[in-house]
Amino acid sequence: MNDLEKHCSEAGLKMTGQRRLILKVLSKAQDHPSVEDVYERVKKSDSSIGIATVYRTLGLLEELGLVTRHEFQEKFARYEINTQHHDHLVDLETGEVIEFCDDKLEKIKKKIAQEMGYELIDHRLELYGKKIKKK
Amino acid sequence: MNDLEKHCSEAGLKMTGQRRLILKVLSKAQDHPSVEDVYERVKKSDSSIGIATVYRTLGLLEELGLVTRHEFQEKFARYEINTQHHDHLVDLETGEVIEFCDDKLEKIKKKIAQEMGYELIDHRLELYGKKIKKK
DNA sequence: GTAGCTGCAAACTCTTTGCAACTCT
DNA sequence: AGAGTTGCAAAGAGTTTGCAGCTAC
Repeated sequence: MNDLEKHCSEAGLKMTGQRRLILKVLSKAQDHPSVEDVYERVKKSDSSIGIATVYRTLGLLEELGLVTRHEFQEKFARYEINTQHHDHLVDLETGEVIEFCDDKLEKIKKKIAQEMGYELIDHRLELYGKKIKKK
Repeated sequence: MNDLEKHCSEAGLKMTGQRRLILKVLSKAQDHPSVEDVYERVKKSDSSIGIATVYRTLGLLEELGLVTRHEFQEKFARYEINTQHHDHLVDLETGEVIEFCDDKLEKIKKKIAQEMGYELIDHRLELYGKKIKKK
């Protein structure tokens, strides 16, 4: 039983085959898959899984803080396994999502919140850009 | 005819009563109203307006760059009239949205995008926090 | 054994669209 | 007059839920 599975188990979730598969798909994912993406990938190993199970499981994983739900200006959700905090740059031409992290940025965010009298609980920064073509 | 109306008119939109009312509601709004909010407010002056008209008009206004559509981790859209760029802090306890702007932050965003080889077209930063209680 | 989990289908929410009637310009 | 706009109702997308059967513990 791997770390993710252990975490779920300890939180009181039963480790069913479907959940194991969903966790596996998520931890293997190099992108930020949508619910539909996760569903399609899991179906390769278990063609009888229902999409409702995927929705329910992703919801539970988010509650446990194991994954983060994004909505990059789309009308559907994307998920990613939580690692360390990072922000996202979205390539407007390809839809590709690139992760980055900048310390200075993190500090400024925290400071701004504090100056406004708030404790920063969460935050998200998304940059949208086009690749600069080199000649 | 006010500035907003003029802008629409020049873009080829017919200035109907419904559109005038929607623009009025938006420019008066101190918050970031949802489509439903706009609909309800407009209905006070024109009870026969359809919500499809509100959706269509907000869509057009966004295309014209007059308003910005947000989705603050909710499953519906909110709109605001475009003024100068600013970011948002969302009060997790009340749902209140506070606008702010920080020059240093803007510069860092641009720089980060460039360093990754991107021209920054758009970006959005949302801070989520809780009010710090003073004793 | 039983509380929790599953797939299915139906329901729900937010948004978009086809259409005939209407209205700005 | 004519293209654009409207309200309505129906359709669409994404997501959630009720339920009867199934499964991990």
